[in-house]
Amino acid sequence: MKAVELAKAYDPREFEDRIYQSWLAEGHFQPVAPNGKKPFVMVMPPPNVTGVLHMGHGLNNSMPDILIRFHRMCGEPTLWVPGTDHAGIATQHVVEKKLRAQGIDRRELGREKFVEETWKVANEHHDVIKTQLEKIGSSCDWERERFTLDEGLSKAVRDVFVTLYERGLVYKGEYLVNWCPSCGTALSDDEVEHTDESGGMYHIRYPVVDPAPGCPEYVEIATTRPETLLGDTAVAYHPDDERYQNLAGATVRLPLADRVIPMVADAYVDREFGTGLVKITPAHDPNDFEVGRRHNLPLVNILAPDGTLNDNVPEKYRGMKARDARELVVADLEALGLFIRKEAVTHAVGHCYRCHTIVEPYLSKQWFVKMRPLADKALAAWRNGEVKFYPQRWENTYENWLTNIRDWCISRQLWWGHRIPAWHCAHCGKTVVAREEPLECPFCKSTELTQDEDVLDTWFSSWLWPFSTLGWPQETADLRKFYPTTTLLTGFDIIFFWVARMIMAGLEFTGQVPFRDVCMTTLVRDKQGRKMSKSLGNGIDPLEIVNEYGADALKFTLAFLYTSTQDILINKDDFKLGSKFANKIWNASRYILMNLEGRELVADPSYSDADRWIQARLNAAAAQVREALASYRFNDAAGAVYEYFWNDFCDWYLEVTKLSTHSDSNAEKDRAVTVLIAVLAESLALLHPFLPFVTEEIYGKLPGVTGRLIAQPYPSYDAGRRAGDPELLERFASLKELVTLVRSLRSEFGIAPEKKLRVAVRFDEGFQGGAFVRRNADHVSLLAGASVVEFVDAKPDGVLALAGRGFEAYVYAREAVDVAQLAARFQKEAVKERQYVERTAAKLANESFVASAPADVVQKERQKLKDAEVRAAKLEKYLEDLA
RNA sequence: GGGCGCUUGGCUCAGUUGGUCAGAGCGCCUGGUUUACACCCAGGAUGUCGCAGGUUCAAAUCCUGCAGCGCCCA
Repeated sequence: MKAVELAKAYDPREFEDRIYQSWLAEGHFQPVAPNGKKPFVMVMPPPNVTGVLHMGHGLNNSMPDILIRFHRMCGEPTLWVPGTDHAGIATQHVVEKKLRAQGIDRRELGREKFVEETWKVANEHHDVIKTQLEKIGSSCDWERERFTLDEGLSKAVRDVFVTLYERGLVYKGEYLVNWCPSCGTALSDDEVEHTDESGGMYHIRYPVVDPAPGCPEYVEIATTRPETLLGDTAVAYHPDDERYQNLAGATVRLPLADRVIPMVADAYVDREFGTGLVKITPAHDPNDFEVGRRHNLPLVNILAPDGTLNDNVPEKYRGMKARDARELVVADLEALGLFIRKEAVTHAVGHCYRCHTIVEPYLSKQWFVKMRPLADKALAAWRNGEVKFYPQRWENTYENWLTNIRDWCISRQLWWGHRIPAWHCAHCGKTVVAREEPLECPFCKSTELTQDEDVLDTWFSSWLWPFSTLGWPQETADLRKFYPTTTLLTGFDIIFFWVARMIMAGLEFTGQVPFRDVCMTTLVRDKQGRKMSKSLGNGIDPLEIVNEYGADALKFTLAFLYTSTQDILINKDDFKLGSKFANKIWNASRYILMNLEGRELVADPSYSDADRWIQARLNAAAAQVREALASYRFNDAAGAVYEYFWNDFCDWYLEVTKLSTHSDSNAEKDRAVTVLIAVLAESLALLHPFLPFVTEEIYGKLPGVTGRLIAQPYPSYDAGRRAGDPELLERFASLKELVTLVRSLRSEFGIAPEKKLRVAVRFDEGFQGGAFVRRNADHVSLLAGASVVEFVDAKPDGVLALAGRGFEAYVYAREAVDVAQLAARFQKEAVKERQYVERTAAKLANESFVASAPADVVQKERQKLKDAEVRAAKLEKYLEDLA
């Protein structure tokens, strides 16, 4: 046959898109029909439909792709469900910004038009995201793609809201929530990021009204937010604090606001902190809110939704941002002689996780999910082992969060999202919660119903993702076949937002955990350990890597560098690792295909020792991959295939087969090439999950293969020809050692490669590998650059001796080396070996070691001692000979 | 304040259940136009596995304390 020509250099741009499209067209991303094997199913963490994929997405889509491809090749019905989420706050931001650039305010536009506009942006941008996911090679089933605002998913959201309402797990109430003045919406507790900032602890004096005898004229309080005193409704002390018993029943005059407020005793107060007196602002501090409830204190809300002070404060402060009012308040207190001092302190300040504006505790009416009952189920399921985390330590975090869970504020004052299915009756004032829009009020039959203005938190739709994407609440075939899913892989930073909530929702609505395994990935950072961000400009765009190095390089590099404990620190150049590996695969294949010229494949080739050895190595590598992927150790899996292909297949096997491919015998050439092609095909299959494109491209050029690589079986243990023979591996290791000994000698003494060396070998008494080495002496000659390899029973005269395990090599090159230098080397090695002998002998002389250590360990030590003694003796003998 | 994690060759990190596991990639040094690959080949150097104790016949690996760094939750 003719040689198959591959381009001289690996160029992923030439084939990646083409191959992706062909896989897609042939339907390989869709699950095969039920075949008795347990399906392998994952759902993709939906990226923000208007976002841009960053390296975190690169990681969290590349690793699943490895799993998916691996399981697909294992013959399991395999499904990876892709999709995007509507990202309420973020998307609304994007669109508002866009409109503002055109001088349009969203309120002018009106809700309906605004939502229309947002759909347009989302639809356009969706195509960008989808293309990006394709470019990085995600083999997900696009026919099952979902969007959180799809009709089906919206129905699921509505169903869940109403069901929870019916079960008493959704309620509306006026509480303190986290309010982002910039986004103009409430946030859940998890959406607030706390950072330590330097601020002030302000000490302020409140005059006591008509102090009783023995009572102080002022009380001193300390606060980090002095401006909130305008909303104070009490001052509290600890009921057991002896210093303040005389203040029981007293009142104080609130400065500036000029209101009289009571002193209250509450155990919440920390006596050690400050003066032991705390101002109570129930409408602006969560702890104070609780104190206020206990003492029936009024709530004075001093903030408007935009974060400015409202009409509940004296006129001069109205309209000011709370933060700006701080200085003025302090100045005014100072003028009244009521300001004592300010101390510098560091305190945690909450920021909006989307826009980083300082979040204000804000009193408003919101919808909440009662989490305790849901969390208890999720804890129980975890305790029963129904869901497992990798690495397991994340289970601590999971448990801790669920144990201390608080109710979830799910309403958002936005326009983009699932509108809350609640209607308010203008006539009777009641609220109707329903799956379908009611035509009239069920309580008073009025038709004056208006739907709640608010939308639901985006996470309220994504917590249903594993089953809503499969058709729930309908009993679809997909749901029956593929739910619960198998594995969830995502970043640890959304363990609360998403992972724990999905488990809760799964249990509550389907009665099952939505996935068996949770693989938590770490963050991708730059080499300085900084989070990649737009503002720092240190982000690496995965698409840029794909353009430069290819999707295979992206995927393989990330897998190879994957760690489950520490963040992955990476820079652009690191992706050369994967690119170099892909290039290596390309060129090795190119070489094999070149050798097809004039050859015929033979039907049932016999196998040489080297053939059987590489098959044993392939078998071992496949076993390593299986084992590593079972516990999501992607780095180990990638390392196993890397080592196999580069160090075994290329460095040794391909070199050894040159003896056959350059042979005079056409029959031997045909045989060797036939085996080479077969081993290459299996090697490509082994590599495919990690570098799908380049392997598929090459596979398509191999003679005698059928189908697409993506659909080939993953290499597995074959009891026949590659019986994972440990002896075979050991024998070949001896051959390698012999070759390496000679090569080292050459290198150390600058013996030119073209100078062929006469080499003799003597086997030690009892060495098992003699026959193998003897049989493959030609390989030794080829690899070590020997003119001849002889086998002798005793050391010849005038040779250099090299100590191998179980054998000695003799090189006729005494004149080529500096004897003193060689002696120095032997000396060093001999000393080291002798020390090892002594250490090991001492260990074995220790009775308690021999008595307590397992028999096989002792046995191994004895063998090691014996080997080391032999080697030491050899080296010492060489020294004598050289002297 | 509570919890979790990290500290291993110049850099970034592996090291599953304690018994050659002291490793990888990159970087570095020496030598190579062996017609697959210089995105390469051959050879080589570099680590008291943060510090101090302890358990054990045996510890990078388990325990305790300390130091430094990071994250999460209050």
